[in-house]
Amino acid sequence: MAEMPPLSRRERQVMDIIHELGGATAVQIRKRMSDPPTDSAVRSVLRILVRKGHLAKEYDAPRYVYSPRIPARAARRGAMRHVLKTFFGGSVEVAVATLIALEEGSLEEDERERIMAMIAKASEEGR
Amino acid sequence: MAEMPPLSRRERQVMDIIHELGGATAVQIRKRMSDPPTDSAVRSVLRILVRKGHLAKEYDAPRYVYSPRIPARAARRGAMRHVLKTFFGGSVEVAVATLIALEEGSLEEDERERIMAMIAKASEEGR
DNA sequence: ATGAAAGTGTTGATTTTTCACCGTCCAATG
DNA sequence: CATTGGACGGTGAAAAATCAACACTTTCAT
Repeated sequence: MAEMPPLSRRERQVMDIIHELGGATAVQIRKRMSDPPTDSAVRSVLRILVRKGHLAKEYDAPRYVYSPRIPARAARRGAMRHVLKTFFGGSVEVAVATLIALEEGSLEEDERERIMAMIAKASEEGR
Repeated sequence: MAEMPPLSRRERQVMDIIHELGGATAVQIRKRMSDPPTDSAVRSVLRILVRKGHLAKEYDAPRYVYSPRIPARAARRGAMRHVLKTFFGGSVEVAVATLIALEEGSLEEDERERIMAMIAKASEEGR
């Protein structure tokens, strides 16, 4: 289950786009790329990612839809764990601060409340 | 100032290690690698990263110390912004939830309080 | 049913990346 | 001094990644 060899540049770029969309077709992916190579080039990467086991290919409508083999929840956790370790020295506090500061300007009132509630709840369970 | 071409695999691996440590020597970096290539190979990557402008080289003691050209604060924000967009659809709420859940079970009581306070303060300022 | 349009996969060539060999420099040791 | 060992970087070759051309198939509108 280990995804041993880290992804190459293009591979990562494509995976990111797919993660962002949840699932996507070759054309959709290509459109999202800032420096789009040929259509066939994109497909080559896609094929490689499928072979490596990172993507699942499903014949939806009249085309294939590629989606992450790893459930979104796990992918999110993994990604977050990585930046937490790499850029925040493991400090959840600083990480949360940065996250909140990202919300250009203000944090919606209700969102703020939900977050507070969530934290309160989390700390309860953890004891 | 744009760091146009994304980093290659090794380059990213090295950058991550340096970010994690704040700054490091070639030997330190190599030790942290799971699949360490030759010492000179590491130096090659380092040299490339310096040339590309990602790293600064400073002759500390009897050796060179490499450190990120981009201030930690900016790097953190950038990294967080990226995962927020890619894996969380921009939802700060879900991101914070994941972050907190990472702290397996225990979130220190005082840390919890500081986070709560921080959020409260942030939402005040944003209005 | 026919042609155009869209989707796909293969192949092989080009470009990038990755890496180790090797020579230099310097500092500490004997 | 001479020697040894660590740190360093240049170079070119091997390996991997990237990509476009091409050929084939499917879909769809006419």
